[in-house]
Amino acid sequence: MSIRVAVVDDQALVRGGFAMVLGHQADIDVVAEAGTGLEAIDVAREHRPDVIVMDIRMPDMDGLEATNRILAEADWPVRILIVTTFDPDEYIYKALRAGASGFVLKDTPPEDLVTAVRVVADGGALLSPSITRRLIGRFAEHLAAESKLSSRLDRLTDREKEVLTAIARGLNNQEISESLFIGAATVKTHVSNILSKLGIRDRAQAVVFAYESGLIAAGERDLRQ
Amino acid sequence: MSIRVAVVDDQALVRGGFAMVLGHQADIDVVAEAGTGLEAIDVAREHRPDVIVMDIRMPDMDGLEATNRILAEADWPVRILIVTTFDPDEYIYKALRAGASGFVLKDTPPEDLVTAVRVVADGGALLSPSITRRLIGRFAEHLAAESKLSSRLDRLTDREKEVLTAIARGLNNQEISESLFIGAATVKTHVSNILSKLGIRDRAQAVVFAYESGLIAAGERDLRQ
DNA sequence: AGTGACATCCGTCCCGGGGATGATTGCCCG
DNA sequence: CGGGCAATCATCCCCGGGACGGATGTCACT
Repeated sequence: MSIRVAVVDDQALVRGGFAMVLGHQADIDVVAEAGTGLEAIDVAREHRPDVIVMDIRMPDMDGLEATNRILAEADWPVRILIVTTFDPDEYIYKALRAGASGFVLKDTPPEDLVTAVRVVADGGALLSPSITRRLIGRFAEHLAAESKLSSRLDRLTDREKEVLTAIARGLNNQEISESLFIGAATVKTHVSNILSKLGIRDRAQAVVFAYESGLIAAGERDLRQ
Repeated sequence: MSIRVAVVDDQALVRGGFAMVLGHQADIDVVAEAGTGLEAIDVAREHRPDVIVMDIRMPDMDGLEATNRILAEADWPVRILIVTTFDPDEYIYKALRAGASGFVLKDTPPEDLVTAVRVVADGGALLSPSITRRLIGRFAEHLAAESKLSSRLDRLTDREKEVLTAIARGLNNQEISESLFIGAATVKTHVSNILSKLGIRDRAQAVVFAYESGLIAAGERDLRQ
């Protein structure tokens, strides 16, 4: 069964080129085309393609917003591959957040576009090498900063790390004492030692340290109440 | 000029297979092979390859540690492509942190391995589709959690966001008043309003909220002192 | 056995952070 | 023009957080 693809780009020439390249593959059918974000939504509703190849810069509604809308209302498995000339970080993050499965630049060779379509249709994800590189770079940089700070974490005892973790969850001394089954005064001592060892002033800075050092990663906590 | 590659894997058969596949390409020379992490370091020093195709699970020293050491001492541009059977998150993050330029699974077709070598040699980066997918998934999940909380952030005025940012940098009321050129009493008012609007108790929880909502991202701060 | 070093625990003292309330100014908007 | 809101500052109160001292127990080393 071949992959049903919709191509969305406001430039007819580019759109036609993509459709031509993809349509010539035995396992790919280009079932629809659209020139704006709004058209893309209509086309998606009507043809229910497996993959949508989507440009970002378009009149009416840009590709990221269209991606958002389509994925929000889609009741069938549709995957979106963003294809664009520009690659500022901002776009990439928005695209990933919108739920795109891939992000390739227009300067990639045609056969790579075909490969990308197959990959996302298969449930995988794919980014252009340069983008992957930047993403990894950010990641590694971030992890490096963490390890620099986490060396200071080694000065803490196990108990103190437990207390620091509790602090970083927003607990006060009373709550910490209950969760660790020790006296409130003891918690205060631990806190004081932590502040002293880390060279910081108060528990608010301790929370900052916990996040920056990677002891706690954003997203691990839940703020339900 | 062809790409000079070293292949590191403890299983001779796998190593041989990789070397065979890569060596048959016109633009790739396999200049060395190694069966352990320690050997990999020696081989790298001696042959100074452009790309090292590295397994993770090996005797003596695993591929991630070897990657660390090689990149730490290398005085020439060497890129490392991790090739492994396993793909737990832990490995991936360690690999990216170690500075690997790519991470592909052994179940990818041979031609993709060749492509991966070319991509990293060219300065790009590349992850297996399933890994990319997971990375994006984590990313998107994280961003979604942020947006859920950042809706609460909208209740804050611009000034209050400034104050919250300052809190999230570990400043106390006095320091905030100085950095914003307002009175200490005003800062206290802002802080009280922030806590009230966000439904939290103290400034430590405010720091937690700032990180979890994405107002502050770990890595943006520096803790120099 | 002695003697540090250290982790864990607790009591006491004091100041800053946080709650409550009120007031003033300036701005935008119907 | 009058009401709503943001931003600013002041005053009072008080409780939690942080500094300090001291206690116990447990190692390791001699």
